[in-house]
Amino acid sequence: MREFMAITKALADQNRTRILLFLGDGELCVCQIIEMLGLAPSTVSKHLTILHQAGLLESRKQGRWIHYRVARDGSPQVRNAIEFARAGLADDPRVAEDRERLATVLKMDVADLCCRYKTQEPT
Amino acid sequence: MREFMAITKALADQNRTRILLFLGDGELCVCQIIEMLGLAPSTVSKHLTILHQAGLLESRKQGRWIHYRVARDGSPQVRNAIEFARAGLADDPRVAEDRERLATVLKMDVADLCCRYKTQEPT
DNA sequence: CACTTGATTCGTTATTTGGCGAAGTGTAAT
DNA sequence: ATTACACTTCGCCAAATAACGAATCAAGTG
Repeated sequence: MREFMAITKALADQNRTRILLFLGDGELCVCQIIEMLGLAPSTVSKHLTILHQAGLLESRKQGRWIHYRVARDGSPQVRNAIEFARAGLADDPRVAEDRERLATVLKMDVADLCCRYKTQEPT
Repeated sequence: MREFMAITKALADQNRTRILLFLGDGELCVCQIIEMLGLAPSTVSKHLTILHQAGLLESRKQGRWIHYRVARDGSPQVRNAIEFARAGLADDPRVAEDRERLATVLKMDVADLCCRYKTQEPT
């Protein structure tokens, strides 16, 4: 029950579900996820922590960067949850939008991204 | 996305998930669900409304009683969610406890239940 | 009709949650 | 070593949420 509630609570936020979906089978560093969501770094970090603690994400530290990806060796509950989210939102317009936007973000220089989230762009 | 979020938010509460599971394939009136959860009628009513609006439950009015059951003709998302919850908690001790308790509640006279939830039992 | 009664809605309260910015951590570069 | 930087933690605030009791609604019953 503990695990199930952690998972459903993790999924019960739109931004967290978006993260899970646009990660797909790839890997993104935190600054790229920040760029995708357009939220404050601290907020995104918290979301990532919640997803990670629920077992939905795994992380990899590489120098100063931390890369997140969807958990590959998750428990049955975790795997079911991921499948449930993917199936339910496969055709969602918001998710499609994120997929497109991801292509753009991936083309950006990571260094630019990381700098950008500190110095507020003038819009 | 709307529907998905409604479902995950509905599942993101332990009491609501319990309702979904101990309903099983049967039907219970609100006073029985109140007895199962041991919460105030108004609270339970709200939980039922949330589950119903998410499409997870259907209701049937019979005289003064309202019977709830798990939605049979739900959308794909709804069906997946129900399956996800059932699979994830099939072996959960809390759920097993509820299943046992349900047997007791089903043996009670419904009229007694409905009276009881107003006049706080001395235990 | 008045009365009871099962269930919901309303109003309030306490807790949780999502968001931000500032401060802290740890790692690379200078 | 000092600085820069990627990320997290902390402290705070506003909004959402779970809980309750009181009031209300709806449907039998006397």
